[in-house]
Amino acid sequence: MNKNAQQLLKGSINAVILKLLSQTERMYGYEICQKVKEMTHGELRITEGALYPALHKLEGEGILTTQTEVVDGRARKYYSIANDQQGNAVDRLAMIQNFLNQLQLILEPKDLISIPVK
Amino acid sequence: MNKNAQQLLKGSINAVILKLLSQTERMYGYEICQKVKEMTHGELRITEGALYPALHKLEGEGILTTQTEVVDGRARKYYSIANDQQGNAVDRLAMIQNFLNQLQLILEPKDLISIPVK
DNA sequence: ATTTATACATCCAAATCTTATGTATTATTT
DNA sequence: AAATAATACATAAGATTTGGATGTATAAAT
Repeated sequence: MNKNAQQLLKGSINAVILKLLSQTERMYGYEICQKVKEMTHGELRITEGALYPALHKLEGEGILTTQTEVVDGRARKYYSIANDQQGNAVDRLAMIQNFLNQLQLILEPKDLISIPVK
Repeated sequence: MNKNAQQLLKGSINAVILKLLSQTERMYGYEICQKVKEMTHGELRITEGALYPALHKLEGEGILTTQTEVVDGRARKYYSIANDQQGNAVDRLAMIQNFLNQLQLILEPKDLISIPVK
């Protein structure tokens, strides 16, 4: 993986967290790291030094709630979107996606036809 | 413009600069600001406090060269991609675009069919 | 005459990221 | 059996980046 791609991740970690949690109910930190690696075939990596502070911040803001469990002798901290924050999370995501679309407008000025998967 | 979209710009200013200069030969700072506003219908803004340091840095790295001219009594500093750095700039851009595509893979997992504009 | 637009630039504070480091348990390899 | 890798959390230091404020200066518009 190249370094610059990593650098670029700035600002988008929250988007990734919210997106994944909006479709998976609950996940733990390590799981999020792995999922991102897997989904991007290893081309994108969220470092733990960036992820955990981001998770803690979202928790502190009340967007995420946590449940800690012990699985196979190891502690796991599951994060999920707080019940009363679903709408909030959706709004944040929409905002971020809009931003990325605007950016694409500049970087890749093609006609993009999106066909929803079912 | 909402605040969060601004925040997200982190890391992508260089991409915007390189992209615009790769297709316009030369531009000056203020022009870049206006162009971005225009292309995104006012939804994305590059602030001068972010743009000028970024331009200076790219110049310092030898990626960009400048010519200063006085137009209508006002100084203008034109930036262009250095002749021997065209390839470099293309590589940087490709890297950034790849990153964004990976991010889209997570954020908007749709089938995207791109049809180049002619 | 005053405000807005053009055009440059810098500084500071806040936010974010990378890298490194640390703890601890379980699984795998040697 | 011992060492390494994987799992899973977390924090701290330092670097980079950005937003917002501020500043200079000229031309155009009100």
